[in-house]
Amino acid sequence: MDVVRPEFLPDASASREAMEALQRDVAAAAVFADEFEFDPARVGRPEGPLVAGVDQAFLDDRAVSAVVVRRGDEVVERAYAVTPLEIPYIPGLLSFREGGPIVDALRGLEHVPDLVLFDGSGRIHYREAGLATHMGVAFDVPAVGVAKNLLCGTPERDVDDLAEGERVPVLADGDVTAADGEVIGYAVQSRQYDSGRQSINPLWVSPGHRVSATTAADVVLATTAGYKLPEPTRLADAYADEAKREVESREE
DNA sequence: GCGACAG
DNA sequence: ATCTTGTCGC
Repeated sequence: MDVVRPEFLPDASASREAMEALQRDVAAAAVFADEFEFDPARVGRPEGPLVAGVDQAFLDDRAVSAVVVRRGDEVVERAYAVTPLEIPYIPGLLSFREGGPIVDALRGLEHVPDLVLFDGSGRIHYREAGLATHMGVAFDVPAVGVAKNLLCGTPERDVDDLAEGERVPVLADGDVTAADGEVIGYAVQSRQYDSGRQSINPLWVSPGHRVSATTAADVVLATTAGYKLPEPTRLADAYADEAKREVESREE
């Protein structure tokens, strides 16, 4: 797949101010509403849309970015890229650390995904421009952010012990540029123990680009298969680890 | 100044 | 994210 908006590609050598300014431009170009051709009801189904998962593993000063493209439960294509990391992890600026490696893994992908799931936030971000939003806008592809922890925003209610399949809106607050009370994402309980006192934490799902918050939560649940993480993300996670070990053994 | 903070 | 075996609980 190709980069459609190169002017939005993250530049890790930019100043913090320039990075934040670019994020504001990315957020302004982002569409937090359903704007795609495929039938969302067919996500995860045999003849449904191509859904890709992206995740990273790390090797000292390098990132291994892996992508797995699926149609139904079939893996159609896989790809990965190894890139030197240029900056440390800074909350709110994740796309400048991992965006380059991810772009390398995504560009050149033979199949153009109908939807891409990223490990991190989308609109749940101080400037509404998390990793999923940044990448989604650069490639102009429908994108969803799937995070294991909440970066900012406020859950509408308590999210402890939600039942499997349940969701709770995440509202914009003073830390987010969106208007207070705006639904910027959802806590999504993709998996839960049926009984007992142990509880699984929800995923924090938010629209990246060309997807509404509701649809973002829907597709995550539609692609979840017995594990907490949606299948495309889970497979990309495993593939990133596999690629990492491969690179390690190749260099020893 | 203190606290909060995706991966 | 990552360093890491067994272990307790689903």
